[in-house]
Amino acid sequence: MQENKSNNLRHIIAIVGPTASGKSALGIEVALRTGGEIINCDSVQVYQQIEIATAKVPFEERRGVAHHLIDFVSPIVTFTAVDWARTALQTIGEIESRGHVAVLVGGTGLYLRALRHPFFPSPATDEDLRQRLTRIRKRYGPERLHRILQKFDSDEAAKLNARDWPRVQRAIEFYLQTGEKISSQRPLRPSPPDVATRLRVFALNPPRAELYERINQRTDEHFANGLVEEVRGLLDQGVPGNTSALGAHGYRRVVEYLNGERTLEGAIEQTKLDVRHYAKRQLTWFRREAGVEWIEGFGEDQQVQERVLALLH
RNA sequence: GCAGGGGUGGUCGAGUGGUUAAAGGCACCGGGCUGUAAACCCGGCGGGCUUCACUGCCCUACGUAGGUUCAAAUCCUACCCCCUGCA
Repeated sequence: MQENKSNNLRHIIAIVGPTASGKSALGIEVALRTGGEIINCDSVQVYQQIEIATAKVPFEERRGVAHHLIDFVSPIVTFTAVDWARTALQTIGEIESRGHVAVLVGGTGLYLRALRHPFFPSPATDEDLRQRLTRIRKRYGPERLHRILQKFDSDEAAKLNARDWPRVQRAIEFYLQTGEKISSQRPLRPSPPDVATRLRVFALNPPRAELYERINQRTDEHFANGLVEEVRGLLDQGVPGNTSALGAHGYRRVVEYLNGERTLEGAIEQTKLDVRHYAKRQLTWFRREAGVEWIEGFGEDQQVQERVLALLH
């Protein structure tokens, strides 16, 4: 609606908050009014071929605003926070070279943090190694991995709960791949890129009860719109049921249903729970994220949109 | 109508005289999180007061009303409601 204002160029806008809080609607409005382009900051929307339960904004509803880092990764690979940060940084540069404002939209707190506070250097995941460790975990339990880590990096093992297998596993992988203890590498974080200092982070905080109600309804809609068929199609195509993409909310429980591990009713109810729990964790995450400007309400609300726009001027 | 089973905290569900504000699960609330993050982990959870804290105290609570007992969610009596079998 408005021409770019040069003073906006100094800012990179981020719109975060719990799932179903209206981030996308707010993001599009802000992008329209500031001459912005959107960069997706959601760990699931990056994947192609998963659609119904991802809340990706359909092309027709983007109101002409360019969207990046959405729908561009094969669902059989695992896209990581570092992958995202690297790609996002590059995309921000491209957007700004066009004289536009970058608007980050999404609820994956770790991704945003990976951009603001780059992680210490580390080799890419070794999938074979990860599979081997996964096999150990499934056969002997997560405590077994923890005991292994104790031998390699007792400092790290002491800090981690024995059942916190993703971190334990990661620490073992790091040691086996580099010969270094992850605990000793932590302090070696690169300094933040300059975009980090130009970031304005707005977090939506809608009324909790209404948010939960929306999540429940949205989940029912996803199933009514053919989520089960979508998952069945992906599995038939040969997408493994244990990929990151199919671990997303909705997909995960449907895979279990199709494997005969739960009823359809159970899958729906469990999905609602998963998503509500997730929304809560997102709120917790952003609460302690530095420099966040909290906005009460849902992102579709015009008054909320005006409030954010006003803060930008 | 008769026989049998049952009514417990937001919910499911243990508990059959004291060590029970009542196991455990779930919901809900809070916290953590550095290359799988829509992942994963930890804590709280009847109310009020007290201590910096370890703690301590009071009130309310196991369908309802009454009773037995030093002491009851647990035993007895009556009533209400639910389920199953017989008719």
